[in-house]
Amino acid sequence: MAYCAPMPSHHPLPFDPIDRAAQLWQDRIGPAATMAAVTNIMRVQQILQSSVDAALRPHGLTFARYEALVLLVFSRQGSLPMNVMGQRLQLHPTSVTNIVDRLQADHLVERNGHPTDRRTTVVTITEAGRQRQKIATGALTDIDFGLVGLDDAQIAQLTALLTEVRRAAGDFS
Amino acid sequence: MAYCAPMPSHHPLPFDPIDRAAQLWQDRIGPAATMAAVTNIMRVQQILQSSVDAALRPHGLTFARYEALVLLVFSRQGSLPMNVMGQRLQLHPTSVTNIVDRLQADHLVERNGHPTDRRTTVVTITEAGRQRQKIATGALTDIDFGLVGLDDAQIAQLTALLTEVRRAAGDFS
DNA sequence: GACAAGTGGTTGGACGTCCTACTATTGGGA
DNA sequence: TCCCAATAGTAGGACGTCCAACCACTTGTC
Repeated sequence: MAYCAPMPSHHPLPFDPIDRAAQLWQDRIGPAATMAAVTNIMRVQQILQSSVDAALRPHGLTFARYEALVLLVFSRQGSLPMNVMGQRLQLHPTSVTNIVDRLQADHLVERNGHPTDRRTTVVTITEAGRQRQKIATGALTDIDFGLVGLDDAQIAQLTALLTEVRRAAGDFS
Repeated sequence: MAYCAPMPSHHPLPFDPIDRAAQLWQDRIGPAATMAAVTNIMRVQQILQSSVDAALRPHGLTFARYEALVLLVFSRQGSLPMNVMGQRLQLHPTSVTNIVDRLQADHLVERNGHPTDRRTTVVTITEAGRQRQKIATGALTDIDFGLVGLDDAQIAQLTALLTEVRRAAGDFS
């Protein structure tokens, strides 16, 4: 299926607003390279989030919920404790609660008690959840996850740079 | 001032969860490079947002509001119509309304009517707004905008890659 | 065994983003 | 001139994220 890139709803500017801001920053404040990189990450994330969510909306999912489904599909039993989900997805416990609430309301996952630790809640994906994940994965691969304009080598380069940032930030060890 | 990297509140994993997911994806679904890159962008954006917002919180700002202040400081008259702010910051009109509401509540900006077009609202930064922006800029440069682990060349490389994505997505022309 | 500290999860509130829908104003064309 | 499409901004709602606070349960220590 041909993928129509997510043109911004409001007419694009004839210049790069981030680059423009970086030039002004350089003139008035100082070195702008870091600021420009951070702003770029913020903006690209927003673009990707928008593209991905648009592709998932017809299937009643968001990227956050989709990630949770994938995590469960990849787990051995199709089930994980909520705190483990939070660690893997790098989410605050309240975000996990929020996401699981909505997945459960759509009957894509179930909540069950942990057999030995009564504090823990175990989330299990349902058959409907597995099917929904499969369909959503197709929708996302069709649009290349919204990531356009880079070849394979550049994508690998991007991943390497960002992984280094996460490592330096203590995301994992 | 020494900057303490934003260690995740929940103990870091001994492995990279994104890389782990990418391996499983490769085994079960197919090529995982794009998925890994997109997930990396999402996660790094989240880390940066957290670091930046933490640095700005003592000054009563968020990154979104800070960006709006910078945009106004860089403008000739210290004032811009709301729709122009939306174009430059790549924000939905409702987001601009939200941000300007809060900046105005803090007396950092003012709303005024446009002299000739009675539909448009012109936002003007106040003297307090200019001072606040200066202080906040110091707080952000102190922590390098939360971007850690890359040297100057890598930062430039990252910016180039992300700019290409934005160009391909039609963010500007 | 009892108590203190730590862990797992939820609730309520704040924030930023987007969408849909709406009002007010402008400007172009019949 | 008048109508209608386009534009500027706002209101209300949904979603995801975080924080602070809280309760239930577990674990370690005395």
